[in-house]
Amino acid sequence: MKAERAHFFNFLKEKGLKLTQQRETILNAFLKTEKHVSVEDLYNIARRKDSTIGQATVFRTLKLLAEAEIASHVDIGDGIRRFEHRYNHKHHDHLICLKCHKVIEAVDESIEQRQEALCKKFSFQPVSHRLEIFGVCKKCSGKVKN
Amino acid sequence: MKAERAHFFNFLKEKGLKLTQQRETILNAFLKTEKHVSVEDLYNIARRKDSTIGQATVFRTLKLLAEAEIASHVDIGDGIRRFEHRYNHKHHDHLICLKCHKVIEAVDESIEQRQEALCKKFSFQPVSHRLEIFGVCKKCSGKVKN
DNA sequence: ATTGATATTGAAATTCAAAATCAAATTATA
DNA sequence: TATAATTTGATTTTGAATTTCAATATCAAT
Ligand SMILES: [Mn+2]
Ligand SMILES: [Mn+2]
Ligand SMILES: [Zn+2]
Ligand SMILES: [Zn+2]
Repeated sequence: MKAERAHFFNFLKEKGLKLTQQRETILNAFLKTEKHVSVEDLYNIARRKDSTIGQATVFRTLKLLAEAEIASHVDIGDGIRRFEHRYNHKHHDHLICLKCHKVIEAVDESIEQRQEALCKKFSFQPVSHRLEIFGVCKKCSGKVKN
Repeated sequence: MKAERAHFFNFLKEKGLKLTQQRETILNAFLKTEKHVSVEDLYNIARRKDSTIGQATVFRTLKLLAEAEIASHVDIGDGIRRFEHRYNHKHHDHLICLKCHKVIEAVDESIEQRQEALCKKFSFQPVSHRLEIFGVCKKCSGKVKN
């Protein structure tokens, strides 16, 4: 969490941008949570530290964090853009429960390797990818009803 | 294309819905294209057959086609919902060119199998999944500039 | 073929997250 | 501190997705 902060402060300086109280508050709030947060989620969290903070600033700061490669987008399939930690976090796929909306993070190296091979087959240069598996989690499938 | 039509007509009857000229026009337009079409795309295509057709009807019919499992959603990553053929079409993943927006359809059986294994590891019952790889296609990577 | 209950239609309005606007406030550097 | 540049938050705007509703079409039963 220290490294991310230093990285962001440096990113701002290099871009000729300013380090503001709001940006620091929002960064801290983001780093403190391990969830996949929407702009609104993070807005509500950050507001607890500084009630005068605006949604627009959270929106813009999250965008900056993505540019700085501290955050990245996640699409859980509900049409709302969410963000997760990226700095020093490995790539992973998501298993998303359709009932309780829990998100399991997982990686399978051989899936990753096979994707590389698949791209090669089409002379396609991969830049990024996303794999989301929708289904029912252990807890929810154990329930009798619903 | 004949089977899909029969299937849709049957779907409508079973649901107590009506077969209208608009629905037939829109279904035909959808079946005729092999592209990943947005509501607006299909609206523009269908309008050539019947200029009085409305966007809302295209939207609603596409929704019905998805329910009838004739169409399914595709997310190319540009925030616009698209649809593709589903009836008698196997599952596949997408390689999406960031430069020319070409979409390559591909499947790797061992990726699919590994996904199953990954789910098992978490006692997760998969219902559906999507894998999108973003990158640069052969044609675009061959170009000197841009 | 006519009826009539019910579903459907298209134009327009609404929703809602994402993005843009802008005057006032804050920051960085000298 | 003075200055120029950036940032802020309230507000507005955008645009795709979805809903509304009065007029129209469908279809099973006459
Ligand atoms: Mn994640
Ligand atoms: Mn496809
Ligand atoms: Zn669950
Ligand atoms: Zn290309």
